[in-house]
Amino acid sequence: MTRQRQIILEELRSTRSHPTADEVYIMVRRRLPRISMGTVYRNLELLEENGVIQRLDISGGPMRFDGDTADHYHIRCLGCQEVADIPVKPFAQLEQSCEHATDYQVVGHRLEFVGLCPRCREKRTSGSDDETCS
Amino acid sequence: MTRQRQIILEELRSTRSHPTADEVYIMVRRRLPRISMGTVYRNLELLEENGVIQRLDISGGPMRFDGDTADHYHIRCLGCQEVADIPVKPFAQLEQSCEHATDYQVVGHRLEFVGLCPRCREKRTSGSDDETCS
DNA sequence: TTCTATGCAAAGCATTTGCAAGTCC
DNA sequence: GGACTTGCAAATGCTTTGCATAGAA
Repeated sequence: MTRQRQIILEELRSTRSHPTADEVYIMVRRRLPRISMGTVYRNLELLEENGVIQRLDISGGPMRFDGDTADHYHIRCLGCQEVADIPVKPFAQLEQSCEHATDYQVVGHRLEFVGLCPRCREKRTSGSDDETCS
Repeated sequence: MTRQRQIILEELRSTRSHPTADEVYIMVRRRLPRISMGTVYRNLELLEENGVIQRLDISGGPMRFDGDTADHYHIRCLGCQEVADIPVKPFAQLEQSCEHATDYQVVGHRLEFVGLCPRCREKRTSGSDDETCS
């Protein structure tokens, strides 16, 4: 456990924002100004392989990382692209429904929701239709 | 509707394999040897915008394309990475469960299954454990 | 010491874009 | 003719990798 790895982990655990590798890099650089992107990527990969963090393959953008390794769903805001947790227990029965419908052996599933966060919804209602959430 | 666009669409509709842009390029090049990747990407994007085809953001790989625009789920084989359709009607109630658990306005969801196709399952059972499905 | 990790820079892969020439109505 | 499209090549964005040096066990 090097200093770099330690700080990457601390920063990741200090936020609930599901940052991208680049955002982790920016956060960590405040404390380690000479760290490189390569080190960030290598450590994020290593931490994920060891089950310490989670890598989130959210659609329509770069990989995101989550210090919370519990299995949970996410929702992505169409306006600001922010990713939030959904406090709902994963639906195990989905995999059974799937298994009945195919000849595959189902071993997992990925469920991601898309929607509008309260702030972006407000902007859409009050502002013009094509306005994009910042 | 140019010749290129027509042939891209025909090739996409002729297969159930959910090809990547590169695979579409290879298929189309058999009939139009001078077509470029740029043209393939531009037409796939255009066809998707017009609702003629579907773009699939399957985790852990490049974008895939589907000539079937009906809303349906997919399963990805862990062994050979093949993507297959799941003949199951989308679960609309998932979005309600999600909406009750957050302050987001939910407008959609993406559900993807992961598993082993019959061929890869057979290989894993009979062969060595770390053998990769081809 | 011996193995592993780092910083830097370059490479890799999927995708997008600028542009001059070609095609379609 | 005028708008759109193509092929080509270069650029982009995200991620991985090679390598010599530096740090950890």
